[in-house]
Amino acid sequence: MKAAASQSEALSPFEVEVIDLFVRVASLLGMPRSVGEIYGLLYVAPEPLPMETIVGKLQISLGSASQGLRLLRSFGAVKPQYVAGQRRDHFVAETELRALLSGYFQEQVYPHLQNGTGRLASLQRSLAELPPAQKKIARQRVDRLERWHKTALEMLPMVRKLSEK
Amino acid sequence: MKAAASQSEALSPFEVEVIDLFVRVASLLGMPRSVGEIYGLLYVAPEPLPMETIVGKLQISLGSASQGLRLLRSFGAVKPQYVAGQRRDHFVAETELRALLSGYFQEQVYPHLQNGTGRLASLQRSLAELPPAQKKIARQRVDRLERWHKTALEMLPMVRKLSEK
DNA sequence: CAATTTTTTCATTTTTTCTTGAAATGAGTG
DNA sequence: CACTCATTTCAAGAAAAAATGAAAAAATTG
Repeated sequence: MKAAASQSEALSPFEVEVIDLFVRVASLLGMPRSVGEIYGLLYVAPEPLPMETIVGKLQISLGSASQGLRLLRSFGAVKPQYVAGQRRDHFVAETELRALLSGYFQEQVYPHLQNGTGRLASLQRSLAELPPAQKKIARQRVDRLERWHKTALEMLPMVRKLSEK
Repeated sequence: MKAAASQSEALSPFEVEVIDLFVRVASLLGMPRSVGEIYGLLYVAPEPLPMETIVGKLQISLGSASQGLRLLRSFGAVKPQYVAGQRRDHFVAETELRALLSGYFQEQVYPHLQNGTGRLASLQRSLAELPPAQKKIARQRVDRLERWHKTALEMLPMVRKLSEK
């Protein structure tokens, strides 16, 4: 094993364990492994880390790090933080459950529900084209979808509240 | 285009639209496309469908259909239904939101939370091995993870309640 | 209970998704 | 404002996930 220069310092077993946990959470949420790794590393880190350290410790490419950080920033799971006397931006993990959930729903869930509104409208139009024999049952199905959609929209603020603790 | 024999009858635009919607929901939940297709087809269908029809209408392989149905049954999104005078099992979609969410959490979410309990215990052990200088901050991190875990466990029954409507 | 039909399983192939690495862009500094 | 260092972008390659198809198992029926 060479090139110890670029990897800052190896991860401790403790860090590995925490990172592994977040890798699994990421895959549960349908996010790339690297995203879990990055968040996990920042979560255990006692201080803000620059991208170079992330790349070095996790042994991932600059490209992955850049993309992963962008995604994490997009829903507020990671924040850039100014560090005095340092040229590069450093990053910290957001650890407030409420903020994490809220950002995640806002950016990853809500757009789909929004999209659902359009789809339901389109379904109503397709419904009108249907031969009368099928119309009745089809309408029941669409009605149910609309109730689900409504419920989902109502649930968002409630989930946010739940994590207020 | 040949082999019209096996595909029962083509999907109507309305059906296609509903199926497409469920395909997206499936991918949102990290499930294979085919699972969304199958559920979607059963959701629009006015009556229970045998596997052969599912395979024919969706143009998927028997293997996919069998595996997809198994997954869907595993969390109660689809139920086998006896149809008089028919040899094969037929399937219907569960359409109660409450039942769907409950089954999904029970089978797909809860096991991970359960697993989390073990991981946290393991983390506590790794923590003990840490050099004193790092121990304090590491303990804070683990403590926070435990609070998250606790909150998540508390949320399950509440989510179930939400969908009671 | 043998023959037939249906379903499941699983190795292989196909498709999709993720990661990489290098070039382009952007930012900071002397 | 030119030079250096840092970040982003994106095409190509690698890895992971899903679908297929055929063989095995299970169930049904005459």
